[in-house]
Amino acid sequence: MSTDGSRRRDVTVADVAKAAQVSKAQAARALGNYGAVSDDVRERVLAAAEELEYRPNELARSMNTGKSNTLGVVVGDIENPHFGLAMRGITDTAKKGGYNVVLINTDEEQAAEVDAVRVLLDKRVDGLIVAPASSIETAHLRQVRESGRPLVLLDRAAEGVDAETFAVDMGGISYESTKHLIEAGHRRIAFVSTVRTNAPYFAGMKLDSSQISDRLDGIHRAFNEAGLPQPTDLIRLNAGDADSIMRITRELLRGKDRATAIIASDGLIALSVVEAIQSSGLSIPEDVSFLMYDDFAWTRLTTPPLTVIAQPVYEMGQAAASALIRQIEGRKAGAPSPELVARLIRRGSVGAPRTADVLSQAGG
Amino acid sequence: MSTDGSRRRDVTVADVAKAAQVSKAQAARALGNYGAVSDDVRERVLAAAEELEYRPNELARSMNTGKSNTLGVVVGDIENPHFGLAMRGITDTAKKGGYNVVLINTDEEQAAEVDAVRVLLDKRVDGLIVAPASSIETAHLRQVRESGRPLVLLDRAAEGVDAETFAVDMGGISYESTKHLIEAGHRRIAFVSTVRTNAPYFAGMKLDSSQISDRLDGIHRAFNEAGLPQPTDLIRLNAGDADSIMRITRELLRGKDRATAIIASDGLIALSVVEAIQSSGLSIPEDVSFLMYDDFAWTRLTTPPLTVIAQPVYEMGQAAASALIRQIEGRKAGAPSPELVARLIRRGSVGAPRTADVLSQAGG
DNA sequence: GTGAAAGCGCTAACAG
DNA sequence: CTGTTAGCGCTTTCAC
Repeated sequence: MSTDGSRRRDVTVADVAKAAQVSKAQAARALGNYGAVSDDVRERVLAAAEELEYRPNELARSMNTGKSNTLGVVVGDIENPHFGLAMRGITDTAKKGGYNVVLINTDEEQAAEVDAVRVLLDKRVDGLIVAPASSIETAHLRQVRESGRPLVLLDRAAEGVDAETFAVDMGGISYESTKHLIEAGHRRIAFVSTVRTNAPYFAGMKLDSSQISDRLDGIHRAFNEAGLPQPTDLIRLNAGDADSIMRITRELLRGKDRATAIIASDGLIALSVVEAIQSSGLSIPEDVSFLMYDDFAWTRLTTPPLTVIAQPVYEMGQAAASALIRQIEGRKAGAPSPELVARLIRRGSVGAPRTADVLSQAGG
Repeated sequence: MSTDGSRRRDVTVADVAKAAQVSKAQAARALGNYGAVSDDVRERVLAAAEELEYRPNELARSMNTGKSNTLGVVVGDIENPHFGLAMRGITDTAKKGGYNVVLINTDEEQAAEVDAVRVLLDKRVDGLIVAPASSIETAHLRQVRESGRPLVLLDRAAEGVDAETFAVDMGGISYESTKHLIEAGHRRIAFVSTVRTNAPYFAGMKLDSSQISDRLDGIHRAFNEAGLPQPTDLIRLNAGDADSIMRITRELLRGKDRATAIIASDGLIALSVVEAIQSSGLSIPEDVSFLMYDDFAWTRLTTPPLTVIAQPVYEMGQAAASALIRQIEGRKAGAPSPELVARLIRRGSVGAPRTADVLSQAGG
C-alpha cells in the first residue's frame, strides 16, 4: 500500500499532532527536542511519529533557524587524489560536528568557481571551504566575506580576502627541495605545472596560484643563494593534459642544455612526467632526477621509489573544516590548529647528474 | 558599510518589490522567471534586484516547489580514487543537468549508510545515488523506493531493491581473468578483499557485497571448468588496513603450498599487496603473478607495469547521474545507456609460475 | 498583466 | 507545561 510508487504527500508535524491529539506546537517541540514538553506528551508524539513514519523536513527547519548544517566545498578537481584526501578530512570532521557537505567541482575554471560560490550561498550553506582556482581574481570570495558568511581557504591564499587559510609553507619547502637538488649537483632543474598563464614566464611573474608562485620563489631563492643562474627557461607552466605533459617532458630532456632534474607540481602531473621519462628509455635517477609534490602510496612502488614533498593533506582538510565550524558557531579560536608542515621525503629518485651533462652545460 | 562583518539580513523579494514599486507577486515572477510579467515591470524589478544585490533563497524556493535540484550521493570512501573518478562523472553530469551534489562518506559502515540516506532524504534531495556497503541489509534502500524518491545504485546491487544499477559484469570479467591466470599455468590463485564477513569463507558463501560474490563466483567457475581444485584457502576477506593487507600477503606467499598469483580487489588493496611483495624481496612476475581491479595511471609506472581489470568508472558515474536525473524529471529511458564493460588489460605482471612451485604443489 | 492572500513545514514569541 | 498566533521567503491560487 505504501509501495504505490507515486510520491505520497510527506507526513508533517501537523499530522503527528493530530494523531497524538496535541497541538502542533507541542508536537514540534517533542519532535525537534526543544522547549518544554511533559513526558506524557512526548511519548504520545514520538509514538505517533513512529507510527506515521514521520520525517522532519530539514528545509523548513533551516528556513526558520537560518541554519542548514551544511558546509559548501569548492575544489578544482575531485578526481585528483590530493583533493580526495582533503575531502575525506573535511567530511570526517564535518560529520563529527553534525554537518553535511555539498561539493562542487570547478575543473579549475574561474567562471565555474564564481558560479559555485553563488549557488552555495543561495542554498544557504552555513559556511564555505574554497580551494581558489585563482589567487588574483577574488571578487567573489570578497563578496562572501562581505555577506558575513564564514569562509576558509584551502591550499592557496587569495589576495585581498581576509580568511583563514590552510596550506603549508610552500616557499620554504620548495627552497629546501631545490637546495637538495643543487647540492646533489644539479644546475638545470625543471618545474612542470598546469597553472595557466597567458604571458610567457619570467622570474617574479605574478601567477594565478599563490601556491605555484611561492614554489617558484623558493626555487629562485635557492639558486640565488647558491650564486647560480636561474633555470628560468625550464619553468613550464600551462602544462595541460597528460599528452601535453609528456610532450613537454620530452622537450625538457632533449639537447645539450637539457634538464637534469624535474620537479612535478602534483601527483597527476607526476604520473605523466614519469611515464614520459620511462618511455624515452631514460632511467631515474641515473639519467634524470625526479621530485614531486604529494606523497601518494604508489610513489613507493616505482623503481626506484620517488622522492616526494609530503603535505599533510588530510589534516589540512580537517583543520579547514574545524576552523569553519568554529567560525559558524561563533566560537573563538581555542587551541591553535596543528602546524601544517610539508616534508621532503628522500627516497631513490634524486641522484647526481651525469658528469657529461654538467661538463657540456658548463662549457656551453 | 557592507563590510560590517555581522551577517546582515538578506534582501528578499519583498525588498525588491518595494524598491521597484510593484507587488511582491510580480517581483517574484520576474525574479523567478515564471508567470506573466510585462517588460516594463520585469525591467524595473531586475534593476532593483541588481541594485540591492538580491539573491534568491533556494531553501524557500525548494520548500514551495518541492524540488531542491540536488542529488544525494552516498559512497564508502571518497579517498579511494575509484570513487573519486565516479564522483567526477556524477558531478559533471549533475552540473550539466542543473543539479548540485551532496556527498556523504560512510567509511563502508552499514550504520553510517543508513544514517546518510536518512539525512539526505530529510534534506529533500531530489534523488539518491548509493554505492551500497551491503547488498544484503537493504531495508533503508527499500524505504527510499517506497517513499517514491528516485534511487540508483552504483557498483553493487542490493537484494530486493528494485533500482537501476550501474556496474560492470563482475562475474564475467573475473572468470575471464582467472582463466588467463590458469592458462599461464597458475593453480594457486589468491584473492584479497576488504569485504567484511563474520564467518570463515567457504565457496558459495553469501557475502555483503554482490560485487565480491560475483568475482568469487567467476573464479570458481573458471576452476571448475578447468577441472582444477578450488583454491578456497587462498580467498582472503576482511583484509582491513594497509598493515593487515601486507601481513596477509606475506602469509599467502609462504610455505610449500603458497599462492603463485594474487588478485587484488581494488586499487587501495593493490598498493599494499605490491608493497608487501616488493619488500619481501620477491619479483613480479617471476616469483608471483599479480592482477588487480581498476586501471589507475600509476599501474603503468611500476616495474613491470601491472595487468589490470579496467572498469569504465567515470562512465558509470555519468550513467548513474543521468539515469537518476531522468527519473527525477519523469522521463522515460531514451537511448539505452552505454554498455558498461570491464576489460582485462594485459601488461607485465602475469607470467608463468615457477616450475618448482608447480611440482611441489602437485607432489604435495 | 497584476495584486491580495493563502500556503509550504517548521520554529518562535507570547499568553495562559 | 500548553496552545495560539505569527512569521521564515518564496510560489501559487484566485480574483480583478
